[in-house]
Amino acid sequence: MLDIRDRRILETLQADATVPVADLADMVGLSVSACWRRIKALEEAGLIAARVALVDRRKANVGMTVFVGVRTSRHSIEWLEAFRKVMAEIPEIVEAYRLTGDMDYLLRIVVPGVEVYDAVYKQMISRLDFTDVTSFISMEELKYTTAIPLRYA
Amino acid sequence: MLDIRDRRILETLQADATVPVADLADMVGLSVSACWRRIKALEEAGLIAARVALVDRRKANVGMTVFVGVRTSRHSIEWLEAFRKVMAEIPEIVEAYRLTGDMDYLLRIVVPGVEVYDAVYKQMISRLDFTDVTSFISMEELKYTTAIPLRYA
DNA sequence: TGTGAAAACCTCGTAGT
DNA sequence: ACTACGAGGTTTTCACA
Repeated sequence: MLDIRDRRILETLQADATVPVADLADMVGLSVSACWRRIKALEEAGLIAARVALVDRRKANVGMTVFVGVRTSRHSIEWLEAFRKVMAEIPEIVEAYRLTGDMDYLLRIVVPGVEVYDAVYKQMISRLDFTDVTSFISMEELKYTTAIPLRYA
Repeated sequence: MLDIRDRRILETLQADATVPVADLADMVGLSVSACWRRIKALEEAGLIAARVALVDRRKANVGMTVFVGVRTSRHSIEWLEAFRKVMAEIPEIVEAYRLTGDMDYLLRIVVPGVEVYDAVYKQMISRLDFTDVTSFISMEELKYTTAIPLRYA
């Protein structure tokens, strides 16, 4: 169970990592150094994994999101490793999960439009065997956040 | 088309937003002030949407990811607005998309385990009408990145 | 924990190319 | 539009009480 002040620090930094330690200290009712040490500790502990800049998808011309469900009959470690490699090497693939149920993998892909999606698709099937590929195009992003709930931490 | 140096700045900041402007300037072969002005411009333009801290999911005790496919027969604006509200208010729901095809919506939910997922599920169906809800549990996260491809920007 | 001071960094003006 | 310099303010960082 995380300290309530640590939680509030994390909540704030999840929303905006540019807030100064002094402000954070005020918010949680701590001295600057105490607050700073807590942040350091949270970084050490790996709870804060990174501080990153989020780039606007549309402004970066990758406004289209496609979900791809994938199935394979090749259930070997080698295949998995090859798959992993392809995932890592294609930057348009931003998320990839191995699932339970009849869909083996689910990918989230961001592209400028269908033409590029097609190119990514072709690249994937040229490098890996799939028995089935189903794509779902996103019409609207209703929610996307990097902030995870902290009430269980 | 984005300048190659802007692209490299963004690429770097997408990976780590803590690198000092001076280092960034070295990397892209610019003076500190020129580099700083570019970053400012990228922020103004909204290309850099935010700088946030990423919290480790497992360490925050939300190691389980569930995808939920949802269908409804209620295709009214009111329903959409209600849906949107529920999405916004449940922090365990970190992503939500409206899709083409036979699945209407796809949600990504992070929870500590099945019990909490069940609670979230119940909360959802108590507040909204669905004709169908299918959940896929993630066994493994093969890739998750907030860094989007910049080659089209 | 808190105080405080040094170091690092950001921010931006100015001048020169 | 970029370089180079630099002042001034803010923020981080940490030694020590």
